Amino acid sequence: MESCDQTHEPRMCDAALKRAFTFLGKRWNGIILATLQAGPAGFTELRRAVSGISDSVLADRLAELVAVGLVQRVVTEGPPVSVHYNLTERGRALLPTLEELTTWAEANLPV
Amino acid sequence: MESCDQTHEPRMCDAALKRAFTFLGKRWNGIILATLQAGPAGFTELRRAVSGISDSVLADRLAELVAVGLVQRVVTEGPPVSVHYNLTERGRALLPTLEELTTWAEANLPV
DNA sequence: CAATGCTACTTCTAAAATAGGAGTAACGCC
DNA sequence: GGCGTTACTCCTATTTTAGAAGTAGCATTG
Repeated sequence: MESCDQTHEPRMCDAALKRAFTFLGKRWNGIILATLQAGPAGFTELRRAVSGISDSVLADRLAELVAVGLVQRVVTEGPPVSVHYNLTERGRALLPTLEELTTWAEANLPV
Repeated sequence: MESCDQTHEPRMCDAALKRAFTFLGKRWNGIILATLQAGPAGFTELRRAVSGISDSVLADRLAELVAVGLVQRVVTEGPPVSVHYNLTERGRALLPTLEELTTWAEANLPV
């Protein structure tokens, strides 16, 4: 990747911020993470909480968040088998930033 | 809005956070805002800085950010006419959060 | 014990968003 | 006058997202 050439760079390229927006820059991911702040939730519970999301996209997003290690998928063997999703430590570490974002939005984004 | 019913709400719905992710949850918007941190920039300068974005989407995003009042489009009458984009006060107010996000990503997202 | 409902998905198709390139108009440079 | 730059718009192709339907396992109801 030659995109981060420092020899005469006119503007910085925040590699870390770009990584963050790889998933935060997709619809629903931020909301899913914030929803999980309230504790573990199952698929249906999440679908209800994140109103407007479709099953297929929620499944996709959860898989993605699990893949990057922000969310944990926990299966409790039954019967009945139950599945729930949980924030990992890395995921929880993002919560203060999301709260700051909420505060900013309250002050700066009109309803 | 009946989506924020508190009578037996299983999970909160951060209306403000949702508003924030209306545009942050779209590809490029976060990066554009962070790029503008370094000062005003013209269209071509932004396209170069935000590597990977296409002309049509950059134009779209800028119009969106101008519409929500986070970015200002300033035309300097010439000739030659020149255009540059600038963060508004509201947009600048978001920068500390973006920095925190960067710090989080550096610590929590593998390269 | 069959009918219905819930959970946690997957699969399909349609609609929307994004990418990539070409085109345009105004101006500067040589 | 020919070429380059800026700041876009427009068009088409690919990718993403939405929305509905289907599936498999288990529990509840009558």
